[in-house]
Amino acid sequence: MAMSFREYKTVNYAQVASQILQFWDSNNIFEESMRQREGMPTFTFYEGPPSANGTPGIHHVMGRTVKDIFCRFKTQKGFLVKRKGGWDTHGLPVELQVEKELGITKEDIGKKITIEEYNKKCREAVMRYKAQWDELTRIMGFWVDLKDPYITFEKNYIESLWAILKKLYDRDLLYKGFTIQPYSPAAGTGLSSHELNQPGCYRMVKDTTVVAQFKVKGTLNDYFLAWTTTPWTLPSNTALVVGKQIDYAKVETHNIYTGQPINVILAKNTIPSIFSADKFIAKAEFDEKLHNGVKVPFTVTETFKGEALLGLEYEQILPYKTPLYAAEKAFRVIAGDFVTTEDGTGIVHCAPTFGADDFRVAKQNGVPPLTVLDENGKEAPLVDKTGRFVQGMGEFSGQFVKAEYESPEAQKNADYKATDLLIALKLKAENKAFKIEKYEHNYPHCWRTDKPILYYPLSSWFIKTTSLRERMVELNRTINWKPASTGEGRFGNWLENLVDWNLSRSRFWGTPLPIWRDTDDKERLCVGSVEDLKNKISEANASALLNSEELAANNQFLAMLNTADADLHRPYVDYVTLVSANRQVLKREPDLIDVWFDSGAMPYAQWHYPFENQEIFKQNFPADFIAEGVDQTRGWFFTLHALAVMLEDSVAFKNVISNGLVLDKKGEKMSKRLGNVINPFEALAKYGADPVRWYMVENAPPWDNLKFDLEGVVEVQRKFFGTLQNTYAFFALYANLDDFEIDAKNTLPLAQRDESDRWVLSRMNSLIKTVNAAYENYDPTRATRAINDFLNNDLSNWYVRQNRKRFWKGEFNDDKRAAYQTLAECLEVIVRLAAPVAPFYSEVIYRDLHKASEDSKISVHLAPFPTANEESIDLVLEKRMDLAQRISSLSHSLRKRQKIRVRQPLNKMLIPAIDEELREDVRYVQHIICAETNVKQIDFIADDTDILKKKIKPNFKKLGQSHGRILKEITAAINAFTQQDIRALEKSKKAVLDVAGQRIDITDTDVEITSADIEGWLVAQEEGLVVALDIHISPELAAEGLARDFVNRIQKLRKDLGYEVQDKIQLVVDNASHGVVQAIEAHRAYICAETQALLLEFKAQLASPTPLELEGYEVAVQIEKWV
RNA sequence: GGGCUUGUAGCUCAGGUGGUUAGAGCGUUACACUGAUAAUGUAAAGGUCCGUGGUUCGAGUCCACGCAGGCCCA
Repeated sequence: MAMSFREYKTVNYAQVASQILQFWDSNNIFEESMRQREGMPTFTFYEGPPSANGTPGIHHVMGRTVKDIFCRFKTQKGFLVKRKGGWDTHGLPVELQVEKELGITKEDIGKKITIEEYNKKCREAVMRYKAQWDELTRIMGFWVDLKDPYITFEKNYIESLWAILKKLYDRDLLYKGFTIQPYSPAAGTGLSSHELNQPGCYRMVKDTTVVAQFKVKGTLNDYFLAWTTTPWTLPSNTALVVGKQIDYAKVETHNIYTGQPINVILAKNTIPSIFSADKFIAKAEFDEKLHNGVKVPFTVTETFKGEALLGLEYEQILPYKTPLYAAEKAFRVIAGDFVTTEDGTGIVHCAPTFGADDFRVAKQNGVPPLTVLDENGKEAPLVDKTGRFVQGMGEFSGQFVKAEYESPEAQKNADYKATDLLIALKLKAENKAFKIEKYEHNYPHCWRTDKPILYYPLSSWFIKTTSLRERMVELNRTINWKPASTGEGRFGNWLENLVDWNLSRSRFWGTPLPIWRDTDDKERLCVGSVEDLKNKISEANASALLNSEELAANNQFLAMLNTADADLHRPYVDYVTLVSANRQVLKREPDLIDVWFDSGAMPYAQWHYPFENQEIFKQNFPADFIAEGVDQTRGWFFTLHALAVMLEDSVAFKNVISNGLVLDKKGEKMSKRLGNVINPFEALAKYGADPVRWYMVENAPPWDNLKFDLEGVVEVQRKFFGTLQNTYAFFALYANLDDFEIDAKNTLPLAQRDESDRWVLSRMNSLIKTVNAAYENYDPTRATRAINDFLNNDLSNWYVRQNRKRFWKGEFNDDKRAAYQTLAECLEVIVRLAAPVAPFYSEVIYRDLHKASEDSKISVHLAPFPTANEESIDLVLEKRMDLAQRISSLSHSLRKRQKIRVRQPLNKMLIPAIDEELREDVRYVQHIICAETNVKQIDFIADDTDILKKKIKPNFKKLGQSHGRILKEITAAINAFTQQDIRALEKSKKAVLDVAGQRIDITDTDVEITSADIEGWLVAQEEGLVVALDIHISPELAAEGLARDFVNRIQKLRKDLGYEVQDKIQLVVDNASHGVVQAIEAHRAYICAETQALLLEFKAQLASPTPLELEGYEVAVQIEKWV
């Protein structure tokens, strides 16, 4: 006997997944899927490396599902898809985590703990959760090579980075500059713009703001007004900036705090907001009695363009320090293009050491910054790197400039006042504060310490990305972005406004910048490989310029390089001393490089290119596909693109999905604070990977934010997977009874299958086209929705329901075989289409359909993606079946209205046949309609019968084009048509309307005529389709209905008694009810056939009666198994 | 403040190029079906298509200005 199709009642999706995982593992299916495609064209996917120093979240399941889908799809399509995993290992998060655990700060490194120890800790911490990540990756079914991943801290990886840096250096794309950068004193580090892009960095904060008065030199009481949200920068002020073309005014008023008379200068437009109505009133409206002591009068005495102010000098506002150089150029009015009158006063306070714009405009105008010499004799700003004012700043010496940098205890002290406030109060007392206010604004915060950042002068290395901006923009246009708007808008705009890439980080755990320089920073040298470094060390050692310590250190480093533990990180690389061509001793630049460079260079470094794997690199560059969160737009997406354009003059990826956020079901961000975080392991364990994956993809396109609701996963489980399971189980049940075998050689040709077979196969082939196109277009949501629609609507709810009897009734003949084959074919296609999204359960069904033994390597993931057979697509048939469905639905709704149960047969249905085509279409599917609606026959009524009432509607599209202006009137005229008018129009194909005295000729194509009603009949109609039902129930029909009810009850009894499908029975019915007896007698044969009763008899007394209730009749039966 | 994006039924979402009755699933209610039964079907209720203007004979759809949410950037 042939092996059976596996049958099972319930499915535990999580359990199924773990069984399949085991199957994959023990049979190396993943490896096999690549091995079988060796030599085929490659489809390249780049894995954006996650950082394993934290635990993965549910959004990682989302991102990785998207990645997995297209890799699996392309594998099915016959491509060789290598997927090298990777780990991002450097960067601030790791450092901060380690510092937190050790209870140290950046300042302690090198003091309480050596860099060596510190980096060792980082190296340990960074892979701490790798096991969890691997496990999540495994159980969610993401196929990626975790055995041989790239790891950014490895020597070979770093060496590739050095090679790239050297290449850029040699092309003059790497330069050292000095800029104002976001700097986090709490973290002791500069922050890249990528880091400031971290979600949540910009936050609304309330700061003390001051409109400060800068006294114009040589005047009695004239002041410039400038607004600042950072009063702590006022001691560093060296200039005021105005817009040349902006209108300014001089206003006569009093200082509201000191009452002193003053003249202030500010932009005209800003007067209403600066002289706010709560404190000020125009002098003309000033009423001594009313306003004295309440409001201060003001009056404009002069107006002029900003240009007139240029060069004017003013008195330094907080003269703690004077500029180190060019002091005579300081404290004057200069022009800047960034000045607006949107807020503030139209005069911008300029502190060159603490603002990027300030720095630039001061430099352009020769205005010096306010700097001092630090303890090392180096030029430094008035605030040190810990965020404190330097010494010699009077009462502010050593004060933190932001309250947040203070210890929590100090901040809580009742007497504690923030520096901003203290400065405001000082200015107030000195008649230098025009207005002090709390102001709420968005201010960037350090993404890890949560404390506000400072804009601070730092020297650093830059990549001259701006020099290739045009090319980057150009190449970006060739990338297929999903969604397109991210590529054009967010990414495109970013490229248009590109600034140079700040590469330096003053940290410890990261890729060291391979640049050495002499103490004067005049001679530099960039190392491009380990070999290069070794050679240069040897040269240095031979130069006789190094002292014994340096020599020893060099030799120690060389020795280390030759061991298995060779490490290019700090501090070892810092010990290396080189010598320049001009015989200058060189020390390494202490900077590390931005971690985004690490990940952006992965296309090269993951293969240790250019040192190894040249061929593999060529085959896998650029990527065909990448996918990451939309937050990576200016992170990984950018660094990949920038490096590819600079190094290869190419895009780095051809297709990219930037997926959205995973929010909670209310649309709020998941956060530990809100307690709405979904644990991915729990979700996968409870619901199974497939339902979770399917839900995430089907519910919303990946690039939209997903409102993740576990209820939705349950729905998917029931709706999609449940239906799939039921449909398969139905098939397996009967196929096993008939020993049906799926045999490709023995497939019945289409012509030998019936309409419903051909219909569902037509739909199935259309589905293949739709799904294939959706995947090819990187739109998995469309694909899943289409598969689900087909499975539920076409296959399960229509095909299977319609054809149930073919599966269990009668001989195992060709018709039955056709039904089995058709259903099996549909199931197989569904799982092959669904496999990329639901890799586990598709595998189960696929293997069950193929009766795969446990250790056979039969896998849906090794099977090719289905191809549509155009010849099977029969749109006429699809149209006809659609008609059958609509007619059935209308018929059901009529029964419903009349409360006639479907089991009650009815004699006939009446359908107006507007044309022969409709008549033919209905005739073709009438047996289906009759079976579905339990109606014996369908009659047509002629189109010209009087009892057929018609409806007429203007063809708006057509009439709108020809008579747009009077369409309203025409509509009214057409709506007023009588039945006679409609008939006349149908007959002559034209009509004349009288609209507003105008004669309008219309033809039958200008209107749509549909039947609406049949006089004397109960009708239902929709979209011009009308169905009438003969609801007269004759005694014969009633008896038939009763017989069917009887069968129904017996079947239920059989089931309740636990009889097998094929069991035969004998039936005894009590003869008390004449009506029932008559009905049963009349349909004896039918009843016996349906219930498989070999005996049916009537008796007055039953030994063990079971009472039944039948449409108002009480009847008792006795049922027994026939033995 | 700027860029991008979203707003359609209680919830999640569909709605080529503008055409007069705006759809689906879930949920709710009612009914039915019953050899797929821990399954299934039918129907009903449920909408100022975010608002206001505009273009048009006609706007969920096009335009402008707002409002609200999201992401990113200043």
